[in-house]
Amino acid sequence: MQLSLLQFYMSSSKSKEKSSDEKHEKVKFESDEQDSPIKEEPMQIDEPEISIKQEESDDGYAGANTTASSCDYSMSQFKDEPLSELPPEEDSEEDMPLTERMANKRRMASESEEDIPLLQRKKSKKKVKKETYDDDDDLDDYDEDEKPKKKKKKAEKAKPIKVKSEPDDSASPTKRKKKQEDDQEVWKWWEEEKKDDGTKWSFLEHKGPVFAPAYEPLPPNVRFRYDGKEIRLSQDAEEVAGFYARMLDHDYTTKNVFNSNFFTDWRKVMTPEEAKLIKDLSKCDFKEMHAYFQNIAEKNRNRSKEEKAEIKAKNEEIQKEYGFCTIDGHKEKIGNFRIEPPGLFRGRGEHPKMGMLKKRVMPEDVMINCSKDSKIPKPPAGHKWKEVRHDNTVTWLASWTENVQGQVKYVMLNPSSKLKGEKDWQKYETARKLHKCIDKIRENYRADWKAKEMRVRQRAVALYFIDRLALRAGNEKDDDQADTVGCCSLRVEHIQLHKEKDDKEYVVVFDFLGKDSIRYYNEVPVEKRVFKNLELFMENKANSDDLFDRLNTQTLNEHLKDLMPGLTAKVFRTYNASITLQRQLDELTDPNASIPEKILAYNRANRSVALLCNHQRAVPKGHSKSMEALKEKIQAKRDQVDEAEEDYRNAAKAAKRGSVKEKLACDKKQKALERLKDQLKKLELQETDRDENKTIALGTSKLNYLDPRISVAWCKKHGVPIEKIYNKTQRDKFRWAIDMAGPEYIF
DNA sequence: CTTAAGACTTGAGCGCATACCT
DNA sequence: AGGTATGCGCTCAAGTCTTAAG
Repeated sequence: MQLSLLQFYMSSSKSKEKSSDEKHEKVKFESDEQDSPIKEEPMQIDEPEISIKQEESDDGYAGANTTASSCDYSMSQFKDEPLSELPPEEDSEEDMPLTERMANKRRMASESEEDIPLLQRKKSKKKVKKETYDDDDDLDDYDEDEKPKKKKKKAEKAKPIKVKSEPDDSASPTKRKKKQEDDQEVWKWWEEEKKDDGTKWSFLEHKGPVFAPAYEPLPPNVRFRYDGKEIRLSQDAEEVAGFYARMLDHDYTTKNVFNSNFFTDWRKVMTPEEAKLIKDLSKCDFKEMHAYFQNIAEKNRNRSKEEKAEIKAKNEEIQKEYGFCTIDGHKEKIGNFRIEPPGLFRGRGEHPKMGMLKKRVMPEDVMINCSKDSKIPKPPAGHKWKEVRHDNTVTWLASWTENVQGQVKYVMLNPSSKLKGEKDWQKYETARKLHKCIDKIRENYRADWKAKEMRVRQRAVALYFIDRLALRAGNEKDDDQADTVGCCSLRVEHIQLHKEKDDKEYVVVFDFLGKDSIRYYNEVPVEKRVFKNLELFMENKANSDDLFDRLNTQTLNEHLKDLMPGLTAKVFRTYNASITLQRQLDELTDPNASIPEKILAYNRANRSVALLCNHQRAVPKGHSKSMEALKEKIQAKRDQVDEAEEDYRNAAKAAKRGSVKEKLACDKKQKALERLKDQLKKLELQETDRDENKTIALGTSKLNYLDPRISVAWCKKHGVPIEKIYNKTQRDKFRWAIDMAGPEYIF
């Protein structure tokens, strides 16, 4: 098979000399086909006959591949400790995470208040220093002299909260014969002992990443015009122009920032002559190019069955070859083994860098990570890797630095892998640990609402938001990114205080853009003390000032670490999501209900979590249409039911005094009626489910926040097939949980 | 300390296959 | 059989948090 996709059209390969990193042994590999023409040569099929030049030898990782034997095994952090009883939960409204009740409110808000003005750019962070505070009885004094945002070392030590370590009695995981999915041998790594030295693997071998296909120049009949004049662009300029031409009917191209960023970067790849000529984007005519690409897309869509099959086969071939690695004696799937193709950067929200050119990544940009004694991946013909290192303290197989934001990108394993799974498991164990001390922590931060020190008060209020509203931590962001916030980076303009709103006291209205520029809008009644504190925090501040001016995520997390080892802000999100699911499942599941009803209950529980985490999605296009269709169907079904009922009644009458034959007919009618009723019910369930799901995305919480063992246990307990809850990918990712959790599992 | 780099998780959206409908 | 709504897998941006460097 020809892996022509993998070829490079560029033949220049300059090797960059990288400053040495003492920690890692660095070896440079050169392909032995250095100058071979880059034609139809399948890459990376032979044994790599490579010359290894040891540039530097040090002892940093000597024997790194074989350190497993000496490590200290400790399972404690991963054991299932079924909690015999949940600590009594305060079910006061205040402490309950968001429920359906708020769902409705949120939904209404986002529908009716579509036009709430968006937020202004942030301004300088003025540090306010106050002299006096007109406290009411709720607010005690606090230290006025402390410096803003500076933390006083140990001035006020957090009380560590003891976590009782329970003896481990669940050593034997429930052995369950799982239906053999595909033929893949299953590696039950979760039954093995976990090593807890810093290393992630002992042996790692892979074939290196797959590069984007080479650029194919446009056919000559596709012309580009500038100011009405036809111009033959140089290949580089043409390629970049093509990125833009493809997006012509996209919203992005109506944005100034996008256009000007694109134009600037485009001009950089032009030849001097081109750059001299092309000075105004609005004079560029990409129409033919655009039409050409549309045409190609159209043709691709209409490919014949055979062609499609061929392409699929080819992809599978590549997947088979490059999509797997060998790690510690097991073959595991790689997540993203393809290097990202070049294109125009599409940031989310009002991103200042949108439209910039994302450059083509070359092997010379790519760092490889693998075992020293493994078959080293071979760079494409005529190229070499930037570096090959053997660092088993990290999990990536390859990495490169993306040019727009200067961020490192990684090739890593699939979520079904041990490396990812173990981490995931650990995450939920930390969340469960939090469950054991959440009461103390809540007590703790409530007490801190009265603290003397401003920074402690701010921290306590912020923590309250994070806990109760599942806000993200909110790290500081640079100015060259979209202006979005999380808890610690909230600004005065993002909240509104209402002493009274809609019959409720002390309401805080949140309105800000969070991760991915998704709007967070919520009206929350809070304790009086929180309210008074917020008033205090906002005093004498401008809208663009930080609400929590003496707090940042580092100090918050440091404090949390003192409360419980491993505790960080995001654990609260995981914890509250999972505990909400568990409670909602308990509440909503009727053990006697049918399977579809149980699934609806599950989806509802899932939905309340998605709501808590503000996981939104655009209303699917055609939603209202498909809703109408469904409604019609339901109406039709209702009519049928009515009809059947009538039939049945008549038959029943006849049967009363009739013979056996009539009785039989009556039974038949009854059965038919019941079947119809069932169908109707199913449709109605579907209707509610779909409508409630309109703007809420369940996937993210299911994948990242909900302890899969809760779902697995629920399925086992209620006789719901796991396939109804998790699709194939999800089952792969959560294999450990499916195998491990019995019906009695409690988060 | 303060800032940056690095590593890893979380997130929405998109295109395509496919299951479902007529 | 043909047309389409839906779900899935993928993509890659955008977070969190830790560690290193200045």
